[in-house]
Amino acid sequence: MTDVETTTLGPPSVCQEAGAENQMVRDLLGRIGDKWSLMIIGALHKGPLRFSALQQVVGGISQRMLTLNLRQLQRDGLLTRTVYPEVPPRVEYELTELAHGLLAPVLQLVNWVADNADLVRKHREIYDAEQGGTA
Amino acid sequence: MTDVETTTLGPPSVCQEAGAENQMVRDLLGRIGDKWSLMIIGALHKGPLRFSALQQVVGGISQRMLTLNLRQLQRDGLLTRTVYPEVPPRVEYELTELAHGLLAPVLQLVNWVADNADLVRKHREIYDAEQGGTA
DNA sequence: CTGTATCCAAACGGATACTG
DNA sequence: CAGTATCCGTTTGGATACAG
Repeated sequence: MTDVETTTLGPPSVCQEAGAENQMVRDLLGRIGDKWSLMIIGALHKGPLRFSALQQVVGGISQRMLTLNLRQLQRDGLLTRTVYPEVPPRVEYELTELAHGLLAPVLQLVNWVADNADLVRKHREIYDAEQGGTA
Repeated sequence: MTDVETTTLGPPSVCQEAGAENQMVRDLLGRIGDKWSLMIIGALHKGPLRFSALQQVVGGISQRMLTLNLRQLQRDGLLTRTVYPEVPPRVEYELTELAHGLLAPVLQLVNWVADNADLVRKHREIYDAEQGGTA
């Protein structure tokens, strides 16, 4: 057991305020916290990638969803879209400075999930077993 | 400039494996990265909260969604549900040890969103304006 | 207070076909 | 290559009513 008071996160941003400000936060969290958005941001952490490469790295995302998500992120100012006027069209996506502040937590989150996926799977089995045969 | 074409991700955990393992990661990311899950975890960072309190702190979530999300998180082993056999039923939810590793990135993420919500809103306005009047 | 169950509309999201 | 448009099944999620 440790502290039950102030934690390591100083900013009073996550307090129990429930105003219009919080509405925006909820909305944004729904967009950025989105499954695909997290993976896209994670995939671009090293540098720019083109459309097809992005689709491969993310894995399992349809063309449609990738396009839609990229547009949203671009609109939110989190990534730039650069079109190279070449014969075979080439488009590269890159994180903006704004997105870089987001990079650390997102990467940690993705890594945590990757590291603990198996453990979570175990917990699910236990939970499901308890619901079915015990209790 | 180094080679950046169709390369894979560097980090140990976010490999390019497109197998069942990565499928699980995507799935989990979709659940934990969920709008409500992030807010619930963020809301519980200080300590246990009961159902109604949780609903207030999160704000804007329906009873149904709160219940469903709590069950999911419980199933994943991220929080515990304690029922106090009192006359007016009281149920408290608390993060597990497992969830604590998730706490840092989630809190950072939520705080980033809260801090930059306004900036993102501005980017959206700019983007929308460009689509309508320029190009 | 803390849920569960049902109804139902809206959004999500894949598959496919087509374009520049 | 990098999209856009459409169809259409699946899922999400609020509202409401009811129960322990």
